[in-house]
Amino acid sequence: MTNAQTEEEFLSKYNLKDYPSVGVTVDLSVFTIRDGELSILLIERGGHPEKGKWALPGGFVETTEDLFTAASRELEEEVGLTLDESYLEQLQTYGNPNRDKRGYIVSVAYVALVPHISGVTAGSDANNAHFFNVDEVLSDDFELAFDHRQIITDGLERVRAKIEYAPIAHHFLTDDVFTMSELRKVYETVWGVDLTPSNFRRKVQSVKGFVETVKASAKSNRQPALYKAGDAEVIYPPLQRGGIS
Amino acid sequence: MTNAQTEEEFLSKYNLKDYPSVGVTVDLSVFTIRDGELSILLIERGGHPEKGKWALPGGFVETTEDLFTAASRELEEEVGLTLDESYLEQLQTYGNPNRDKRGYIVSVAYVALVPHISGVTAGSDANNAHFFNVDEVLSDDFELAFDHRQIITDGLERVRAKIEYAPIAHHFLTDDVFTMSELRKVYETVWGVDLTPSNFRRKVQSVKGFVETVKASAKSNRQPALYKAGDAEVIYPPLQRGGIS
DNA sequence: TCAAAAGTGTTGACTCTACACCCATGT
DNA sequence: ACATGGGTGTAGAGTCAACACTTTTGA
Repeated sequence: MTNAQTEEEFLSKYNLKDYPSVGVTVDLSVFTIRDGELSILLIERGGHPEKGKWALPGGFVETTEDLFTAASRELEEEVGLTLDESYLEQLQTYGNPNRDKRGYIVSVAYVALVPHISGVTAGSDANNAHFFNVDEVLSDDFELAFDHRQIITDGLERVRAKIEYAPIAHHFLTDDVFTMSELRKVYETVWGVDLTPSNFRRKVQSVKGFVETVKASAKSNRQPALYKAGDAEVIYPPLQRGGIS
Repeated sequence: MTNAQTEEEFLSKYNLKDYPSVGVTVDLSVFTIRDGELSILLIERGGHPEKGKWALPGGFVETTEDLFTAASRELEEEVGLTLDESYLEQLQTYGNPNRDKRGYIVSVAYVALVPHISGVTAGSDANNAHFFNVDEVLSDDFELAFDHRQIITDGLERVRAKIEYAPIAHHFLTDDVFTMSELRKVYETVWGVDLTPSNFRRKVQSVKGFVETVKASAKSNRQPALYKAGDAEVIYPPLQRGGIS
């Protein structure tokens, strides 16, 4: 218990003026492909609200940093990956007044695509951090903290939709050079479909700037050609979900 | 100046616990079509920060309401339109620490599409409310408050992209029955292109659930056929920006 | 030598654009 | 009657899915 003070001192201390103040967190849906399965990083909550449940990594934004900066800081703290090695974009903001028992806490959700890494560093207020199969996480009997089921559902749909028209799928790959099969398997895993290899390659190569050939194959197979990401910012015309019939 | 109190009372009063508190606003990009021009609602700021500049309508969220609810409340307060008469979706959240001189204030931006209405009710802290041509607003010599130029730019791109694949263009129209020409003119105005009437109609009608015929034309023209929005949630395959070559 | 994976070629179905053309009505 | 705008028909270009086929190497 502290001493008595004037309201003005508190307003200054908490950076309050004439508007209501709320808590703002960033929460990350960190997707990766692990053993051919689309997976997401969850952290077992160690702190009070929702203690013991699995939750998205994240934390409160500091009032000196941009939201994107806060998200990339969390990514580095909780996953140990820098922006160079991953992809990060804002998803949506969630602000139902009942979503957090501590009060009115708004969550700015981000989606990250990262290559699979074995060692995940658990955050300070977390007991445990682990990658889970996404389908498993979204099944009915998997208990998630807060409204994180909704955030994950939205994030998954964003990823599935966005790789259609944005060249970001390669962020799932460990190396920055890759084969056409590796790239195709990313799409097959994320969409949960089979794609015809020949048509996939043709489509990818027909989009200017999607991939660049690094090393041609030794005439053909068993030493497959290597590619790296090109400089295109959009895939046009987009790839199509759905796969073979 | 108030009396001395304990910190706990303040923490309770301001709903603070062990996390930093920030201000959260919702800001609306309200688009309409006025005299064949894509227009956006701006309000001349009457209050302190950025006083006299034009800004997006919006305000602080109350800690008892959902973000979407806050946005629709602002829409009703500042434009006088209900959700039934308009379209509202979350755009993105902006949280640069320097974006507002009052402190760390995060803005959750929404985009609204509304039919053109003549009387716009100015909010309490506003001198003046007015619809402006979007191109004029985004020209270099138009002074906007905060980071609202960026928000408007992002909102405009969202609208231009979204009408390709979501059946929301009809929210720009005053009546809920409309002619094919009226719908086409919405697309032409938003995209700033000319579209071939015949192909546009064929495309629209080929998408199941995009529009329903309300009244067939009196065999053909001068009493054009009337349509209303169908029950489709997406336009697939999407319409294409670009128009005639 | 055979299986597996890379990569090419081809065909039929579908789609889109451009443009010609027809139709009905208000003036 | 004719200009105007709604609406239909169609030919050519392009795209896509499916699938057969060739090539190369590891086992």
